[in-house]
Amino acid sequence: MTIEEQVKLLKKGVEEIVPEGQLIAKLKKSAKTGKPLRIKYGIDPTGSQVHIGHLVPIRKMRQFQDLGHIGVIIIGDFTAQIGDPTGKNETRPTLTKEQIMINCEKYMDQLYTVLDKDKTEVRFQTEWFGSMTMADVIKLMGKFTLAQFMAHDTFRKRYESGLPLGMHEIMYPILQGYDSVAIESDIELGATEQKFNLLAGRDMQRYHNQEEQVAIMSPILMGTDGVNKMGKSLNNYIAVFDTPKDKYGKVMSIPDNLIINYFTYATNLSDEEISAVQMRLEAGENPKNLKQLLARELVKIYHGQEIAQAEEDAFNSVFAKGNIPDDIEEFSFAEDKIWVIKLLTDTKLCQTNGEAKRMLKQNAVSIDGEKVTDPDLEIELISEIVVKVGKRRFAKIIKK
RNA sequence: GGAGAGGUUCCCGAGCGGUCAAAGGGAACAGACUGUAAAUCUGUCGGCGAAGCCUUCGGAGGUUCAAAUCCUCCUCUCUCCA
Repeated sequence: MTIEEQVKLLKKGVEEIVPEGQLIAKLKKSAKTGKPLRIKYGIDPTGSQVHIGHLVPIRKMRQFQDLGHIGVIIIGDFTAQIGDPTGKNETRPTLTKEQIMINCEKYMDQLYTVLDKDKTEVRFQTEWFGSMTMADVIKLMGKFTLAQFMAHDTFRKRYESGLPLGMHEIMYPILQGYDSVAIESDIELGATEQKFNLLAGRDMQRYHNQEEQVAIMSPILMGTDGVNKMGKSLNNYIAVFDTPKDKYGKVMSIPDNLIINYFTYATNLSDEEISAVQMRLEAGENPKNLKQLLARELVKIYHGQEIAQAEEDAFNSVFAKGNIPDDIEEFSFAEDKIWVIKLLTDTKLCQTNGEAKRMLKQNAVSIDGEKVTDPDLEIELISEIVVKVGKRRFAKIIKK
């Protein structure tokens, strides 16, 4: 692949490259010397669930790996104790080291669904921060001024609106910046909201007489609600470890205006294929069709073509035709009769008796296709019945 | 160190002795309409099999027949002054 082709590929789905010229120079240099570039991406092992929003830059890293470069994953075991203030309007609770280690292992398992393990280096911040002295830390802090931090929206807004802003939080960019020095990063990947942190890396490298890294920023993937960025706290994410069924279903529930966005950042479709989708949308085709295509593509990446197709068939069967899914959870009971409310809570279809009653009252419960509304009803358990709550909660009850 | 303002149910935010399981909004859930989309309309939104009861308003005590509301101490946050 020529350098021009490489640049075109690497620019795809990227929001901003700072500075772009330097990326080209680095690629050229690497091609000439045969020395692979070191591509940095830092993770914050505060949770163990990786969602497809995290994977936008990770997928970019994979492209670099396919071009022969090295991906370096930094486990932010120090920064995790701070909690990334970026984009947050509140402080985060700190984590114990034990918790971080557990999270980290699970995390990497998920990243390897995308990354090339042989070209991935995993590094812990402890390696370089663990042995630093206070004098070293003060020296690092001295490289920045408070004004620089206050120029940063995140800090300024927090400060101006009277929210607590911990002193340790301003260490976050400093630490992340120094990571780049420690691993001699050529390129750092991250979401656009990371800009400040990524640029801090360039500053740090310059202070340490190192060639500055190039910052490649990916857009922030919207959550399935279409309003907020994808994140765990809002429960609007599609996780790597979600079942294919959940992935398919979650894609189908995104707002229409997100379709192109997801195609661009979460699938492997080429620009040409995406334009084709765009044209079909503009031509007035039912967006549902394109969304199904999207759902299929996305599931395919993680589970393969066959499963993707199977999920689509199941989806159509259940939601378009109103059939009962064939893989619903089964429960067996020994009793001859059971009170509806108890049935609903025992099967976890409802969390509490109150919720069960509410569902009955709201016409949301059906047994073998018949609506049930009477909260005093006793169900006779003869053979096998299927209970449905709302549109998507099912359980099969078997007489023991 | 001094002065002031605060911590309310998932979130924001009213309440300032009983009529408070606690207004309003958001989120969420359910129903109608659909394409498991959006928008809209309707309803629900602490727990317990009902009447009734139990737990909740930063924490611990106290006053009172009665406390989210009053008092004491503690704790956390914000603002202003050193």
